[in-house]
Amino acid sequence: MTARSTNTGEGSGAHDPHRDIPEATVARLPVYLRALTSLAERNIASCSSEELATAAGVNSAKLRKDLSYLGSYGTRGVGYDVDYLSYQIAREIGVTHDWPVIIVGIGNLGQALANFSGFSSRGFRTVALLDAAPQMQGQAVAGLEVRPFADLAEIVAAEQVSIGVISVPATAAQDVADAMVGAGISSILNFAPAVLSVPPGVDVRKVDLSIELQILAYHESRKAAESAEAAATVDNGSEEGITA
Amino acid sequence: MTARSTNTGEGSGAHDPHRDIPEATVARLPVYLRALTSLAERNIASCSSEELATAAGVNSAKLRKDLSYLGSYGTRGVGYDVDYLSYQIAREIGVTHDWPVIIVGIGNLGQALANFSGFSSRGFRTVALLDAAPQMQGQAVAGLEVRPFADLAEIVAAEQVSIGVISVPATAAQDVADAMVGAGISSILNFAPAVLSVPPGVDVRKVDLSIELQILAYHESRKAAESAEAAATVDNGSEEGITA
DNA sequence: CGGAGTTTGTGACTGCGAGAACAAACTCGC
DNA sequence: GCGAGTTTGTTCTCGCAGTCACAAACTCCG
Ligand SMILES: NC(=O)c1ccc[n+]([C@@H]2O[C@H](COP(=O)([O-])OP(=O)(O)OC[C@H]3O[C@@H](n4cnc5c(N)ncnc54)[C@H](O)[C@@H]3O)[C@@H](O)[C@H]2O)c1
Ligand SMILES: NC(=O)c1ccc[n+]([C@@H]2O[C@H](COP(=O)([O-])OP(=O)(O)OC[C@H]3O[C@@H](n4cnc5c(N)ncnc54)[C@H](O)[C@@H]3O)[C@@H](O)[C@H]2O)c1
Repeated sequence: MTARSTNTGEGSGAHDPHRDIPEATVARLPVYLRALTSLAERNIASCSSEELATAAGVNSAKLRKDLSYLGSYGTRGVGYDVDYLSYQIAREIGVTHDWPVIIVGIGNLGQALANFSGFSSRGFRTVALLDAAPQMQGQAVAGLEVRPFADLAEIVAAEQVSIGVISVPATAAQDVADAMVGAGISSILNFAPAVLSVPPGVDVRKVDLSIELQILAYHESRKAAESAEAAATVDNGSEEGITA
Repeated sequence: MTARSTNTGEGSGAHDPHRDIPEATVARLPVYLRALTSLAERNIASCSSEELATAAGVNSAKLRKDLSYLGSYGTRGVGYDVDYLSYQIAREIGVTHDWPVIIVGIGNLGQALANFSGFSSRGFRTVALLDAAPQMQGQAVAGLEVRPFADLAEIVAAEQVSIGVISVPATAAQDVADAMVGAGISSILNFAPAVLSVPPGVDVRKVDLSIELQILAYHESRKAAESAEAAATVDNGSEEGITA
C-alpha cells in the first residue's frame, strides 16, 4: 500500500511493508490460516481469493486487501499457493515456532482448556498449570502436574513464558494479572468477567461468554419485537405503506 | 434488518429512540450492566458517568454516548441511579426475563459450560444438554441429564428455545447448526473453530480461543521485533541515551 | 507471438465509531 | 430565590474499515 518510503531509513528487505497491519486485519489472519490449513489437508495446492474467502467466510475483496498488507504473495491470473501463503501468514503472526503458555486457575474451565488439543496444533504449548487451592496441587491434569500459584515467577522465567491465560473467579483476576505482569508476562487472555488494568505494553484480550449471550439476546429481542410489530401492523390494517 | 421508514406512532414508551442502536454500543451494554451490578452489590445507589466508565474500562464520553441511545436516563449535575439504569439496560438487551438455552456437545468444554454458574445469574437458563455419543446419554452433568441429539427439535419446541450453544468438534459444527436452525433456533453461540453458514435471520457469534491467542502472539512478535530493533539502533549510535 | 480470459493488488468512496468540546439542565449553599 | 458548581446529552471532527471497481500482470490457446 502506497510505498511511502518517506519513512526513516529502514531499508530492511525486498518487501518493506511489514509495518502497521490494521487491527481488523490481524484479527482475520488466523481465520485465513485455518482455512488454508483445511485446504492443505484436502491436498489442494493453490486457490483463488474467491475460494479462500468463501472458506474463511469473508468478502473476497476484503481478503485480498488484507493479504496485500503482508506483501504480494499471490500470482495474478492464478491465485495463491496454499503452502506458501500459509507460511507467510504464520510468519507474520509469529506462529512459525511454538509459544509457551501457562494457565492459572484449574477449575471447570481451566481443566477444559488444559485438555484442549487445539492449542498445541496452532502454535501454542501449555507448559504449566497453576492453582492456588491446596487440594488441586500435585494433581495431574492433561498430563501436567498442577503447581502452586506461588511458583508463577519461577516458571515464567525458566520457560520464557510471555503469554498467560486467566481462568480464576472474577474477584481474583486482577491479583493474578498483577502477578503475571510482575513475573514478566506481557500478553494475557482473560476468561474472568472482570475489567483488568495493566501497565502499558501489556496486551489483554478477554473472552466473555455472558456478554456474547447477551448480545444474542438483544438481537433475539428485536426479532421478537419486529414480528410482534408486523402482526400488529396487519391487525391495524393499513398504517405504514407495507400494505400489500 | 429491513431499513424501516420513519416509524409513526409506537407510543409504547415515553421516548421514541428505541431504534437502531449501533452494534458497537450493543456489545458494550452488557459490560455496563455488569459494572452496575457490581456497584449495586456494594450498596452504591448512584454514580457519575466517570465512575461507571472507569468501572467498565471505557472512556466516559463513549459511555454517555452509548447510554444516550437508550434514552435520557441520567440526571444532569447528579449522575445515574444505579438500579434504574440497570433495569433500563437489562430491558433494552432483553434480559429482564430468562432465556432458555441448550448446549450441544457435552465434552470437555460443554461440561465446563454446563457447570458454569455465571449464565444463570445473567439472564440465561440452561434447559438441556445434548450429545450424540451413546455413552454420554443419561449421565448427569450439572444436575441435568444428557439427552440424545435426536431430541433436539422436540426440546426446542417444548421449551421455546431460541438460543443454542455449539461445543462439538469442528467437523460436526455445521451439521449441528443446520439441525438447530431446522428446529427453530435463531441465535447460535459457536465454540467450534469452523465457519458456519446459516440462513438470513439467524445470528451466529463465535468464540475462538486459538484466534485470540494468535492475535496475542502477533503483538508479542512485534514487541520482540521492536526491542530487537531498538537494540540495533543503540548499536548504531545515538538515539535513547541508554549509552551504557 | 499475440489476444482473450482470469485473477490479483490497489485507489476511491462511503459509513461507522471514537474522542473532544460545549451547551443544557440539575443541585446546593447562602 | 439565585448564582456557582457539577454532570449529562449532543454536536462536530477525524480516522479506520468495508466495498466497489478497475488497471496491471499472469496464463493459455490458437
Ligand atoms: N466454566 C465456564 O464454562 C466458564 C465460562 C465463562 C467464564 N468463566 C469464567 O472463568 C473463570 C473460571 O471459571 P470456572 O468455572 O473454571 O471456576 P472454578 O471455580 O471451577 O475454578 C476456579 C479455579 O481458580 C482457582 N483460584 C481461585 N483463586 C485463585 C488465585 N488467586 N490464584 C490461582 N488460582 C485461583 C480455584 O482454586 C479454582 O480451581 C471464572 O471467572 C468464570 O467466570 C467460566
Ligand atoms: N476444550 C476447550 O477448552 C476448547 C477450547 C476452545 C475451543 N474448543 C472447541 O470446542 C469444541 C468442543 O471441544 P471439547 O474439548 O469439548 O471436545 P470433546 O471432544 O471433549 O467434546 C465434544 C463432544 O461433542 C459430542 N459430539 C460429537 N459430534 C456430535 C454431533 N454431531 N452431535 C452432538 N454431539 C456431538 C461428542 O460426543 C463429545 O462429547 C471443539 O470444536 C473445540 O475445538 C474447545
